[in-house]
Amino acid sequence: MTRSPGVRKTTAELARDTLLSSDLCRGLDAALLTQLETIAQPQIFAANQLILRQGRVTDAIYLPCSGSQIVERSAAGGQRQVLAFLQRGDYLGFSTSNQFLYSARALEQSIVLRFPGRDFYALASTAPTLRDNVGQITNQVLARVLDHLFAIGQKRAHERLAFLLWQLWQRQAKDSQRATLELPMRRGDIGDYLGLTLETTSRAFSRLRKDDVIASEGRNRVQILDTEALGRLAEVE
Amino acid sequence: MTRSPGVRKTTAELARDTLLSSDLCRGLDAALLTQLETIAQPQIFAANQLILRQGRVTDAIYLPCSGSQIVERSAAGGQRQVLAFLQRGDYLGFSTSNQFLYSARALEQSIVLRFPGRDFYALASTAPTLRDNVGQITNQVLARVLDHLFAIGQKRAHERLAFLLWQLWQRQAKDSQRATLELPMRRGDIGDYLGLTLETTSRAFSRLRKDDVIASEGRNRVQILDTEALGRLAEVE
DNA sequence: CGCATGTTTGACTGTAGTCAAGATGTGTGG
DNA sequence: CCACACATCTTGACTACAGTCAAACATGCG
Repeated sequence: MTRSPGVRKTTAELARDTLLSSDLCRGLDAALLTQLETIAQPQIFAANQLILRQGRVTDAIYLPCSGSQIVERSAAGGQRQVLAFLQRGDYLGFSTSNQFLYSARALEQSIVLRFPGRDFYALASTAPTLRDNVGQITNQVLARVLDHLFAIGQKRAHERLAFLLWQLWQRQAKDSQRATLELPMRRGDIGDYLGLTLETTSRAFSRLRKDDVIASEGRNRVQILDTEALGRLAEVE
Repeated sequence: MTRSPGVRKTTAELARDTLLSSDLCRGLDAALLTQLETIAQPQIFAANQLILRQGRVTDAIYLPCSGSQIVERSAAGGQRQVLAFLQRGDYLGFSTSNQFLYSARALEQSIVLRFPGRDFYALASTAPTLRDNVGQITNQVLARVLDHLFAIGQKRAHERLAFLLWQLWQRQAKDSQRATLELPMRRGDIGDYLGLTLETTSRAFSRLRKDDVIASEGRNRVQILDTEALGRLAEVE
């Protein structure tokens, strides 16, 4: 969210930068990049606004450019499994099913690039490199879901939370040397991501605080004090 | 497992039949099918034998043709998450990571078709349809893992078991009108698939028996008595 | 400031895990 | 073919972790 002071990118600029540095565009030639930019539709979603709805026909894929988003699956019984927390550079909507298998919602105001499915796949059918990149991305998603499955199936409450914080840290702050994480989601969202109730999630936060693994700065920010301990709890290889 | 009496297929015949009727070969022309058959290596694994090992470099993909297999991920702490139970027509090994993210083992004696990665991807690079099929399969795998994640994250013990039995029934017996399932895996394997201990898994079986949802015939066979109840517990949409 | 929303904590309950014994299959050799 | 030994599964008793219900505590907003 914070940006260098004085420099304010336009939506179009931000979207363009995100697209060009994304895995989707790795190795693509200039002509193809231009075509991709042509079919891309920058969209702004307000906090809590639905980006795509579970069960609807798959009509597009999305590339988040700013803000943060949540991907979730709901069942008739009212249960909800949060499948992912997304941010700039993640992907959304790739599927060969003709219905979306999940919903996606903006957690904060977000800029998202939308690629109409028809246009995108038409383009991909002429460009093997683009198609390869889609395959790569799908495999990355699969790898992440397998990690997630392992965490939920085998770990205890505070270890599951450590797993999530580790994931977010890898993504958000690792390169920037900072050990402070933004958590735009609520405790209930985290609980539904980890297969826990919001109360148990809160207790897991308290436990990590007590053990000096993290420190809280307000509700939506945590500082990682002991990276090694966090990694041990998360049991990342 | 049971086959028409008197007719005994050779390994090569069985492998060929499985390959030709697989999603992998959907829409491929005759020349390509021949090439695929040329690079395919039929292999026989004894019960409990390792097919591929977690952490090894990805050198091949596999197509199970008979028997049943288990896919699992192990962590340093000794925990194990079973990721899938495979059988004829499933897939194994697709990945863009250069290491296998899991191990696979034969549960019973199994015939498996092996496609060396180098040969397979060389072939795929010249055949868009084959490449499309790989993408489709990866997406199917992803969809299954998302179901699995939901079950482990949100369901109670006996509901998780119902989910697995439902999955196996869909795959094994639905079309053949029979409601009898073979369970070649042990209770501990099922537990590690569902994120439960083997004792809790056993109690979940007992509960489904008590509620007349299933009946057991020996240790490795169950009969589904109440399909509707099973589906309700599994909460499949 | 006061209310609404979200989080933390407490007390209690319930579900699943642990440890241990007994039952049930399964395979082998006498 | 039976008896025995071993694997695996089931059940019981107890424990521990997470869920539920409820109250108190923050935080942010009009």
